[in-house]
Amino acid sequence: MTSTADAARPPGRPRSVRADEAIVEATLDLLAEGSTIETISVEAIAARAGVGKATIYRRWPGKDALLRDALRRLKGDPPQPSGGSVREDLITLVSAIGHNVDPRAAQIMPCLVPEMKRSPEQYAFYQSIVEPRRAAMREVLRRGVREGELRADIDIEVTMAMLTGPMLIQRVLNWNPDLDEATLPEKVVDGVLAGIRAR
Amino acid sequence: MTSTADAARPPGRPRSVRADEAIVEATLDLLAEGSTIETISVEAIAARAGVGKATIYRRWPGKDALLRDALRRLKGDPPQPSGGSVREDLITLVSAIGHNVDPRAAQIMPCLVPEMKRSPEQYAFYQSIVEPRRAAMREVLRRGVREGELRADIDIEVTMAMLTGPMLIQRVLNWNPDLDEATLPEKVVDGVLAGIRAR
DNA sequence: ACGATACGGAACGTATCCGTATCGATATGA
DNA sequence: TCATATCGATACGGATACGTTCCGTATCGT
Repeated sequence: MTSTADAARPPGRPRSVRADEAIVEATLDLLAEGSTIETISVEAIAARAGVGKATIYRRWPGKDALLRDALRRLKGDPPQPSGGSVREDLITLVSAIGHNVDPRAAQIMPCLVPEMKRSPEQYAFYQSIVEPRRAAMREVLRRGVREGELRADIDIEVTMAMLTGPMLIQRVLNWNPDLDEATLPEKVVDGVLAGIRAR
Repeated sequence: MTSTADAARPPGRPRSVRADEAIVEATLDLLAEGSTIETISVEAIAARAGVGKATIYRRWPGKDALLRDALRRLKGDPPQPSGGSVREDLITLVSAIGHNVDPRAAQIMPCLVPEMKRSPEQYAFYQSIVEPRRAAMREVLRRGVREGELRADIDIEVTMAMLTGPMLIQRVLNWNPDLDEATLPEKVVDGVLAGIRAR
């Protein structure tokens, strides 16, 4: 028993960690540059990574498995609200929408939209990214209600959609070319807080 | 002069109107069933339409032109607000978001999202569909301000995003599985009208 | 040093698609 | 009747991608 646990290291040359990294990075780069999940090719990935195709097929059984693993890398931690006023926390959370840690995510996420519609796994993947962020926002809203800063009769889930939707369609769909993304979070939060009805 | 205008009918067998229709319908069907713009094939379209490939190439110079024409069919007229109260009109408009005349549009539109990000033509196509609907909502909001039902200091464009965003992310992205799409329009409109701040 | 395994690179066979060409059959006008 | 152009079907060449399999080389444990 020379090794800790049963990590019997197999003989021969160990697999290059550098190749592992390069393959995944190349995949994400290509996706961010405009390839879609269906048009991206293993050959392009290999070429971009400076790696032989065989090296890829030694690690993954096929393109789908590789893409699944690569996309999993994009999942960052949900942002932590500072815990100041409810308004400040909401602005923090809303600003983070579609503004991921990995800048490539902003380009890649829209590519997953069509996929989601038909693949339950892709939808589950999407939800696994979105849910933690929803949870953070939900907590801030509940705190606001608890401390009396927000009304008690609001629908939390609908309110989250009201805060998230505008940012998401603007950042993902470029919905309205005339909107300024930089100031949108603050305007949306204040808009939702105040309402638009005359009084 | 036997013909009205200069419609000199060419000799030979006239083109089948039935084939015209079948080709476009087959294209939209395939897109709605999961094909993306890039993976759909002329051969699949021809097979589905019960048509020879040559029949397609006799009408369109290539796949792109066919897709453009087919997608243009999905563009319905923007909904006409009834002209009642601002609240009622907004609910009408918000309910119509992502709720197109052709039910296939709901499946097809998300497919265009990735395309939009890189193709200026696709983005222009998307805007040509969205802008009339935005214009209708803008008009309702301006009317509300004019008639004193809405505050005069609201940002019209941001308000439109607040009304549109929640419906769009729910209908297109299935953003939150717990939200009820049927009642969402009314809740969003009332939420935006009233605001959530305690007072 | 030696065996074992990985490496990058290249080629291969299969499959699919595009756009074009060709076929016999069919429908229209002269 | 006859020329003409379309019909659906099929085949083709060129291109691309997949997944596999071979090189010759590099790097590990023993």
